Amino acid sequence: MNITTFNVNSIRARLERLLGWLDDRDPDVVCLQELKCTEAELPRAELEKRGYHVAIAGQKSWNGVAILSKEPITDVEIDLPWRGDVQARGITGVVAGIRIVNLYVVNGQDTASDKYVYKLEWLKQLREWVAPHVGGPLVLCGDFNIAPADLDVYDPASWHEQVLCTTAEREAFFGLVALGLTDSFRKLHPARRQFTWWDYRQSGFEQNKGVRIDHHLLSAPLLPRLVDVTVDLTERGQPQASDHAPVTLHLS
DNA sequence: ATGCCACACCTTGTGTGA
Repeated sequence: MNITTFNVNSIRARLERLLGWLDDRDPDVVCLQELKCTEAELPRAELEKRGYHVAIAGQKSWNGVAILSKEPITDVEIDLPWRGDVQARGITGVVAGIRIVNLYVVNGQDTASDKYVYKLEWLKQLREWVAPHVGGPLVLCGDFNIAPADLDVYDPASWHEQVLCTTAEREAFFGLVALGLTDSFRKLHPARRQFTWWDYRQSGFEQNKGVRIDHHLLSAPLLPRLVDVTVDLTERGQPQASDHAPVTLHLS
């Protein structure tokens, strides 16, 4: 079984690319972020035609997350990390006995912004939401907008205490890990400098100036099934690609 | 310090992203 997390940066602007990618890779489960559309605007028929069940938390213009799955999705919730959060940044469902949580964590803009305050609060609430679930098979994945360590950025000096890399954000990330979760990529590849996002500007991808911010955190019951985590650089290198690459967790 | 790029929007510049 494989589970991909993919920030598509607008599903409507990216639809032909996304459908081609689905046709090529035929993934089991795909967690999409930054749909930038409402549920009514989602091209649901194109996805269902390819055999996917679809669960979505949509919103006009911004944010928006969805889970696509070849197997049925049950126990869907969209009111996370808390009921009443007006931004559509989280969705969860159960697929083949695994609880999948798909997140689009707040970016935060810069540390002086109200958005940064909201990011830290959002992460605090997320930790409380996740805590009761870590005893079972759980995959917490998505665009975390956090580079957990200096190994996860191309130029740590220039990123020092910048948003995505601040001490508070990293503490929030490792606070999730401390619940009993594992950063699956880093466990498999402890010293590999592998990015998942590259700036569109100044040929960021061609120069491999990126950051690793898209993650799969696994609960202990799933660790024996961890096989690999792969980053789809081919997709990121295509014309009209998202600025994030798809990242795929492979489970036995 | 700014723009560099890409996206959405009751667009023709502005806000946002990371």
